[in-house]
Amino acid sequence: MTAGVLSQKTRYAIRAMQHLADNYGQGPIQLAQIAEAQNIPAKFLTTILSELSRFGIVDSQRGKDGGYRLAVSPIDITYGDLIRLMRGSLALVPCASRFAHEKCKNCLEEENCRTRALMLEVRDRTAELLDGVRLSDRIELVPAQADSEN
Amino acid sequence: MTAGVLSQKTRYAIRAMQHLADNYGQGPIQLAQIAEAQNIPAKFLTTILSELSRFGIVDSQRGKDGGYRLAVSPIDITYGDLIRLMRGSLALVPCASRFAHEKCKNCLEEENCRTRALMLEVRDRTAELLDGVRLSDRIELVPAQADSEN
DNA sequence: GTATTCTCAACTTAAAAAGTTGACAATATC
DNA sequence: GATATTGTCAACTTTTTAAGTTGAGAATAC
Repeated sequence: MTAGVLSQKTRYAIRAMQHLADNYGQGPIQLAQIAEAQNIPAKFLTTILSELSRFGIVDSQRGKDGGYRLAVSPIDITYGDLIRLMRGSLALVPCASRFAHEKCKNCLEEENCRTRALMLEVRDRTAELLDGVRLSDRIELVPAQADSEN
Repeated sequence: MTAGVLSQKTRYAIRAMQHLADNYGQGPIQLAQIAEAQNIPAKFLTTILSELSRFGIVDSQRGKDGGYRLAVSPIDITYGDLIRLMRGSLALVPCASRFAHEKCKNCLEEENCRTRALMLEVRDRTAELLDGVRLSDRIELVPAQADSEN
């Protein structure tokens, strides 16, 4: 099994947010509904949505006919935002993070770390891409180009 | 603590390979030497180098004055190769991997997964970058541009 | 006041990562 | 051919992180 960089939790969060985005402006959506539609364990989704709600990116309402809705327009939420929110950084290594910069364990001096220089580059390009796509975007599905390389 | 996508082991592997690259053509380098110079726990490095050796990217020699050396010229090894070798894929999610493609757990159908489309894009750009830099390259260290965003 | 729906800290379980142990195999040297 | 040196490798332990559950509570609606 290949690791996968985005945790299950982050992936759930993204799908939940997409769901809310798709129903933006239509009153609160209940957790159970999202869980079912998005195939997410309901109890776990509880943790995730509460977190998103604490972050202020989602509004919640309790009681009958309560639920969740985006606190901001889906046009103002990028995938980069979501991933940073959930995993703290877009970087491949701690020392290459901008917001959550941290020395890598057991590393040599950052100044002349070749890997770091490269990873900063990767982070920037990734950010550029992920910050350019919004929750409101219908992402164009590439025409399944022969899944050949990489 | 922020996760960091590349495992400690992968980072060690990269540094070990850089070390070998820097000493390419100068006879075998001993494990203990690499461990010390690169600040890697020696016993753990054992595991890593054996693995790299089994992959055929490194040659080993036992006995007195033995050690390790690159099996290929550092110009023929990219960072992409190394990362793929150590972690199986460059992708952020399992379903966006080319070589190690795998369905994401608890996902919806891949065909209309918006996240997937985006992640394929990210993977491609990352690969482009990581496959463009070689172990032989002296990576130009960016002039520490005010570590502001991201 | 009762039913509904979100909240949240504490907990459990499961899995992966990190690192160690120790017996062994190849090579070199004397 | 014995000894010292250096890599090999599977099995194991420990640590950390991820994933998911529990259950008591708080807000709201009717």
